[in-house]
Amino acid sequence: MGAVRQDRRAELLGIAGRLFAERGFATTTVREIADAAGILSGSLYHHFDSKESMVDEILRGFLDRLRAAYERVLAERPDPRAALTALVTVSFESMDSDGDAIAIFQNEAAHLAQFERFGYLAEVAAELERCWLGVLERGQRDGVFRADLRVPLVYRFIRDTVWVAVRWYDPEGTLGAEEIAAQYLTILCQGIVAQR
Amino acid sequence: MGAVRQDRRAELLGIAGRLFAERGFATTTVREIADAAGILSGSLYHHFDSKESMVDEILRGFLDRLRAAYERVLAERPDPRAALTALVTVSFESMDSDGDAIAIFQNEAAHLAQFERFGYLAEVAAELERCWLGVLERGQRDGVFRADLRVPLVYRFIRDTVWVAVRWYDPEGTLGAEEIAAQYLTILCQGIVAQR
Amino acid sequence: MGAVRQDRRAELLGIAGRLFAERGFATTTVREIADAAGILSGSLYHHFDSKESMVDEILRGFLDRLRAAYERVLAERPDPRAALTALVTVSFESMDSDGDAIAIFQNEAAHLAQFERFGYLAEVAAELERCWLGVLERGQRDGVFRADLRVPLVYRFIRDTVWVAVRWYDPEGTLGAEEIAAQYLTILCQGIVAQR
Amino acid sequence: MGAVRQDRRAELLGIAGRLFAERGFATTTVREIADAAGILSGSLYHHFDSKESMVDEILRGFLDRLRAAYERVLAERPDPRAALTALVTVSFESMDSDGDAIAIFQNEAAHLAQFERFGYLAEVAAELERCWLGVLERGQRDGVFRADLRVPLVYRFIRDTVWVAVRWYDPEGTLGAEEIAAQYLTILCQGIVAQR
DNA sequence: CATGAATGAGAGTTCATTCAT
DNA sequence: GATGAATGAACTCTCATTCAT
Repeated sequence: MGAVRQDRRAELLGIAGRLFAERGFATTTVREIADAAGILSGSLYHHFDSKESMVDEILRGFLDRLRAAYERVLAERPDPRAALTALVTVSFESMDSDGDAIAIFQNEAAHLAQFERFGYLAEVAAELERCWLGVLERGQRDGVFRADLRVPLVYRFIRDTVWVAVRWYDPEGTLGAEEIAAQYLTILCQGIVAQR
Repeated sequence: MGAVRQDRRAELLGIAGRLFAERGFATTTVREIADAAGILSGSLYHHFDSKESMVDEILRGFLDRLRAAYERVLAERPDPRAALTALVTVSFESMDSDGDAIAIFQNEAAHLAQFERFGYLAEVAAELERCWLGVLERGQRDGVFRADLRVPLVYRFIRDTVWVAVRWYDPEGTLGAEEIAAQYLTILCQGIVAQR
Repeated sequence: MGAVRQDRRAELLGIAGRLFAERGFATTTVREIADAAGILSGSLYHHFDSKESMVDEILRGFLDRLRAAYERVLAERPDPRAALTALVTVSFESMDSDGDAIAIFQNEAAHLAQFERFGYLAEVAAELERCWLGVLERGQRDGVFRADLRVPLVYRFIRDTVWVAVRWYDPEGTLGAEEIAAQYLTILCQGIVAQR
Repeated sequence: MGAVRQDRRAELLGIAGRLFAERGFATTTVREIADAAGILSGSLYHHFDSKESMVDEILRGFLDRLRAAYERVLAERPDPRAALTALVTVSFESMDSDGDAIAIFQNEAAHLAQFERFGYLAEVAAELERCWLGVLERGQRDGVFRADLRVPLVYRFIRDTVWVAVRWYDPEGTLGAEEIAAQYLTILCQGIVAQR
């Protein structure tokens, strides 16, 4: 039945995702994916149209989940500071479930977005950006966040720090995503300078 | 004379660097570099042994300059907070002169470092890391920086934010590297939460 | 099944061998081999790792067969003159089955042996040389062969004559390998000067 | 004056000849020749039209000398056995002065002769062949050489042995060309089997 | 579903040759 | 005479993809 088929797809996408994340999309060959899956490269085409459609599926899945999570956060936390905390935490935590996709999105999105097929990447990115900007602007208006900071700049700093963390984050390591999020939030909110 | 030759090399490296930064090293073809330079692909080999030797030269130049700048900072600023400020500022400012190299280093170093020829990348990265860690640890010991933060984590946050900024930084834009550094330092040191 | 695959490999190796023998290894292009096989050059790499691995396989096959044949000769003929006759005959006869490989070995071995991968060529050559030298020395000791001849020199003369014959030998021609061997043995043993 | 120019040409041809002999014509690059001569590859074209014209000149010089030597032999020795001895000796001795050219002729003539420019190679080869065949036939007719041998076959055996010797002959070694010729003549005339 | 032979475009690189300086 | 930058064609090899079996 279709369930087995879906499982196989998911399994293959997992393998492909890991390799894309490790070696880059362009640098990973279809043969490497097939090798890792224990089949021949031609056989992959029974499951996917092309190498592109594999990244496509991987990225769509991740972005859908992320968007949903962000929307939930915004719906549940009217308070800007609580919302910011939740966005940061949710983002860091997604490294556990979607680490490969995050890495791929980080490393390849700019390049892929040039092609029509991946035009949605820019759209989703803009959507996600609006979530952050909304929270930051609201916080600034409410006097919760400092007024002397340029919100778009703050957003970029946060986004970069949060997502690039996949490069060194180890899901099996002792330092969990939650703790990393907590430390980052401390810095982000209070700074690293000791209080007098 | 050699000066002309050096100029031509530098010119070609500039073109190659721009393309490597934009499209990635593996994705950029030698023919594209040659096209951009207005010569044929084979002619590049009059100046460089290989595509690899081009990135090599680009990265070595950048890392040498950066290392020297960091050492100068450490030699001139005994005060941890002043040193941190200077390291951050120097790093952001290097985007103006070495933006392409930074982008290449960010995007390709992990991959390239696997090859013997690029083993030095890991070494230099470790050296640079020691600069930051030294400053942060000294600051923490002196009570200048909060004691409840894990220094290696703080280092990674800073490093990621500083270097990934090349992705959106525009050297011709209205927002200068210095101002970006200043804003980031405000966040990093005092946090984004408004003082009561 | 594997048999078909082996057949195809053998077929392609035959084509490659013929061209390598005719035009030389370096001068023969992969495209020429593919053209002669009626496929595209890239398709050859489905069967072989590289052009080098093609010669490798060709030479290994030939040398294995030749070594085995020489060993059989030495095992079956204790008499030096009979052994010499058999070695010469076996060698000439191998032109019928391994003409291309002989030509390649003659023309390329010295060059190829410089590369590590082909180091075995020198070893096998030395092994084959020992077969001939053993027979010649034994014959000289037994008084069957003239004592005033330098055995290493005699060996080289024989070796050169026997193997360079592939350059003009025509497997389809009226003069068979056996007859050529017989004529050469007459000269080699009795000389061309008429007996008084 | 022209003498200096001629000297330089000869010097460059010597270098080219050595490399062609060692590595093969196709495999030797113009740059290698230039490197060995201490100039840049482009500079070679002040002396020679092309790489081809270098081999051309090398081969022509050698073949002219050899033809003259053979004609002198035939003119001076009416006796077939003396003529044969002289041809063999002259040929072996030419390894001292023309070793590289002999090697090139051996290894490349068949290939080069396909091109119009090198059509003369086949002609000269035929001319040289006639010298040997004439002597052998005359000797057979006179009853000096055995009647049961096919002269064209004997010629090929001699030719191959004589010329392929360049592959192992060492002009600086202890074994001189003259002695090699003597040993070969012993075998060729009397055979290697001890007289009862 | 998978195999494996083949495609066809394009990759990095080499090299004989030219030519302005 | 020599330099050195450039040409242009050809080379080996890679790879996403197709398709008959």
